[in-house]
Amino acid sequence: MARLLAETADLLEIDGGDSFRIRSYRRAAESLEQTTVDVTEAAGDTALLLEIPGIGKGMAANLQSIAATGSLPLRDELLAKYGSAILDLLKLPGMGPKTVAQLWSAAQVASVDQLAEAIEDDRLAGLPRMGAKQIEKLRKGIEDYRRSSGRFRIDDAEEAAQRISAYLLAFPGIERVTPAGSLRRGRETAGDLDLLVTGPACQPEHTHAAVEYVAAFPGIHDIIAKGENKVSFHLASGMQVDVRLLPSASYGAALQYFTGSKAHNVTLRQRALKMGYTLSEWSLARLDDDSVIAAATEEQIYTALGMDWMPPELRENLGEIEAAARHALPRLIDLADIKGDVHMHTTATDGHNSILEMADAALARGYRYIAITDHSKNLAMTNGLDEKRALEHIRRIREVDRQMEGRIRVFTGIEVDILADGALDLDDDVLAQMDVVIASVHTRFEQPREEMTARVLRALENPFTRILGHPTGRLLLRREPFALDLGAVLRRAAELGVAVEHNAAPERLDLCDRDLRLARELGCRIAINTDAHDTRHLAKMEYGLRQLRRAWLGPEDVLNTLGAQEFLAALRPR
DNA sequence: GCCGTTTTCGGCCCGACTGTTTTCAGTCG
Repeated sequence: MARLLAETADLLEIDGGDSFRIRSYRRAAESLEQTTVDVTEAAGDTALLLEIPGIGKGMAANLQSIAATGSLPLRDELLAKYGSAILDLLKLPGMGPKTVAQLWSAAQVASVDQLAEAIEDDRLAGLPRMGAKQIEKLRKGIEDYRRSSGRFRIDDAEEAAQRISAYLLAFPGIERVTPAGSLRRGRETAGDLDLLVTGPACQPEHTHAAVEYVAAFPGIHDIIAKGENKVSFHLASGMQVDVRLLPSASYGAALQYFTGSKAHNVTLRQRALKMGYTLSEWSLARLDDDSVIAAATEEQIYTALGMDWMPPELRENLGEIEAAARHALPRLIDLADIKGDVHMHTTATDGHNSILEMADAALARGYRYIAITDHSKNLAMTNGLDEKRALEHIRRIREVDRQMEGRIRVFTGIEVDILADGALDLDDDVLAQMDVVIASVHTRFEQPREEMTARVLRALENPFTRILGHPTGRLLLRREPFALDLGAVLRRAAELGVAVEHNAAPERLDLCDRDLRLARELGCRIAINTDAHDTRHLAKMEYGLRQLRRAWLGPEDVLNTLGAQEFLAALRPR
């Protein structure tokens, strides 16, 4: 539904429609992507739809039309006129709706392929605003589009940020490099990299040398733009990097601005206007006489707007601005709250370290307990444990637990497989001896949504199931999650007191932001684990914690913030 | 097409960079 509305906005823009109407279609699409309301269910209830921000009477009718027929008349009408391939043109860099409209009417171009042909046949020359440079830019844009790479995992973006920062900091007069954008907000992926650079070399009118230095970074594949205080380029990986040079006096305003999100900033600027101010990346200033109110730190800016400073993870315009104005921001979870990691593997199955090595590594991280949860027999490819080996493994884990002499507790555990009918793949009398039982679906095969939901719901009813492992299956299927009614699963898990796992590692992030917000709304307890297969993997906890903060989760929402005894008590079979 | 500490009508965020425009439109974030 969100995609249909967003496409309608694009088509309306090409068609030269009213810009505010276009904006409302776009806002509705973004709102739908973020809402935890089950929109297909709500389609029968207009009042429920109207509760979603940006959805009014007209948009509610549009949604009902989509729910009933699968299509939107306005979009169908525009597609009939322009063809669906015209939307791809908008993805080319430098290509916006005005240019698309011009190419369509003047050169009969309605797709990327047709644009490539038109360039080859030299049919674009002579069109208004279509000089040699513009045409060359389009040609390169088509090449990039055809090898386009989309979004990047947050740990890859972080690695690139560190590499570029090290280079930039070597320049005299560059004092500080701060990643902003979605990297700072802790999103699971980043579309591009925003680096904020400050120091004496970034004073207005004197940025030339620093700009040239940035543009000489050896890893640059091609430069997109280079100006007074901004350099944009691609890395060989396709990742776009935007480097902005700003004076220290504007550091706070710039950091706030470039951290975003866009929706957060728009709402913040509207608030500033109502208070008689205007907010930009340079400063918060009075509208009447341009005098600067705040600029050097984010705290000063938020304070001047009558708000508390807030962690970047919250800045998505999902109520954080109102909460900050009421001085009622939530206390968010952080690494110091986590007392144990309770999902990890050892050499007994597909891990690379021993029980003792895992325990030592966890102790070094300051944890008070861990659980060793190797695979069960159904996962033969991982050398999964059958009943006999599982019992032997328990003895070895208890031995290491004794050996640690209370410096860290090592709990016994197992990651059992949820079979197709919802049963667990180990005998109850073995499960009864485990401290921690994580039940996970490991199928690689498609299963209809109703069957998958029933399968997981049945596993939840098993009294030995205490944690539901990778509940959406993103880990196993790598790309698309299971089709299942996550709302029904989380609701039942909350009722039964079964915790739902969030895999912390960037390559495994299991529940997306919206899933986590839904879990919080339903009162479902989360267990955050790294699912470590070696000792180094334990360090990935911080990535997943940022996801939890994005969903406004505090220590009380998370199972493994409990002390060892309370944790064990919470894990006992029902 | 949405929305309301200014409002049910009249608003709707802000600035940098590019290319070709002799004064600015289009695109982007």
